Amino acid sequence: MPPLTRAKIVAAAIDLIEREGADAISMRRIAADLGVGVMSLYNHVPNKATLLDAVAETVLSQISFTDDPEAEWTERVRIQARAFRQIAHHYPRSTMVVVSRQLKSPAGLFPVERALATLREAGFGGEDAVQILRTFIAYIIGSLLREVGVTPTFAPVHRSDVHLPDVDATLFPEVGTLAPLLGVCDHEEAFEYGLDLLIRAIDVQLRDSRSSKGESARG
Amino acid sequence: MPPLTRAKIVAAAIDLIEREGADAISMRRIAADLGVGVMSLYNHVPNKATLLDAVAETVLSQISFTDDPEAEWTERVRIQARAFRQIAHHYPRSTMVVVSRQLKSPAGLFPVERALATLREAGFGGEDAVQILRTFIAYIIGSLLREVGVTPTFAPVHRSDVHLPDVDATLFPEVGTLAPLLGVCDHEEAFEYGLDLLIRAIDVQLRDSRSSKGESARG
DNA sequence: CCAGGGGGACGTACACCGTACGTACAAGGG
DNA sequence: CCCTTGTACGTACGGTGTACGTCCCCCTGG
Repeated sequence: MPPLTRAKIVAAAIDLIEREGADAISMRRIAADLGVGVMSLYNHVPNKATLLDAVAETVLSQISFTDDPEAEWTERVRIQARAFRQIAHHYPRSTMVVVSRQLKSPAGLFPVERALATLREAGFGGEDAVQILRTFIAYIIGSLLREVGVTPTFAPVHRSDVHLPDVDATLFPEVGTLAPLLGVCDHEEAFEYGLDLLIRAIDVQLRDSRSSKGESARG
Repeated sequence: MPPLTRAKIVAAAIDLIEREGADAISMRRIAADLGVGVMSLYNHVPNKATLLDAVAETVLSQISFTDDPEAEWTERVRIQARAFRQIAHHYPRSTMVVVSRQLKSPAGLFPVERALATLREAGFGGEDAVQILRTFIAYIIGSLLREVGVTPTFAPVHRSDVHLPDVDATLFPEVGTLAPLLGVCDHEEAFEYGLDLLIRAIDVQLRDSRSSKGESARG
């Protein structure tokens, strides 16, 4: 019999989540999928919670960051942000477990280091860099949840053509008018829209801070 | 014996969630808190899932939107966004269940209608209004999750002074340098930072679109 | 006033969950 | 050789959601 491994268990867990959803996951199911006794899992994993932590870490560590030091800094943060969105594509059902548990392993620190470095190199102060990073993280997480379909988008993510039209047009005139737009959502387009908004915002903020510095230096 | 009510059950559920966390919730606990048999609950609620839906709807419907039609539109969207952040304050533990299930009741449509109306009045086109709304929702949801402490903030939300300092300063120079900033997080400040960023961004976008329209009209 | 019926409260029962505990067996060191 | 160590495993306990059957109270028709 091939030996059981923590990695195999985590892989089976991810596989199960992607096949049947995060709710369907249980130690018994994982063991059954591996053709193994339930309690054998506990020789490699202390409990279910840390197994899910491992799932989150594994998924997160598989996102690929390609950084081009030659590129404009705005483009670099854009690329880094997009990298996170990959999660929702490669592991849609697992995204929720990634998001729903704060992990403490250094796996999550690499992206942070990279993002902060990019922002500092662009010229942002430490405080701004941290706040901007938090803003982007919040936006990305929220977008991930929308894409996975778990978030109250207020515009149902799927097959909404049945639900939207039946709203009272006198109570909700805007919703009624914009129903065709609310009913469909190209996640890529939506993500890029907000991402571009944020990037342009910090771009002008950087220019403003530079020019005000220049003024005070001149004054 | 006072009659059991759906509203009482929902209230007890919210109370339990806030006292002991979303994981601790179970039909048996709720029944016990109400001094009632477990199965009595099912006379008023079809199952646990729809009970949690009702919890989400109740919490969401309690956020108070105060809209001042006299105010600048930028201030109005700011206030509407802040209203959502109230959830994390009034019902911190329940926020996760609100976020984690997309609700279909009209309770969630009122804020959407209000937001879209504000944006349309400001001068945005329908498509932009919808995309902007989605961007703000994503940001707000992400911020909510950070505030509740469930999100991988990459900067642990609580008592991080133990964890942050022990990162390898040569591997993570930026994280090491900015550790004091990453270690603490004033959620209000962080939320306002990103919110201001987004609002300024859509403000300049609106001006740009207006001036380009003016140009094309002139040209 | 009484009979009947309907609805709510309840207890039991089942399938499933996470996991603590005790056992059996294979591999390596004295 | 024995003995230790580590892994696989079965059993068992307390928990979960909920389907089902029973009981009782109250409300209505006669």
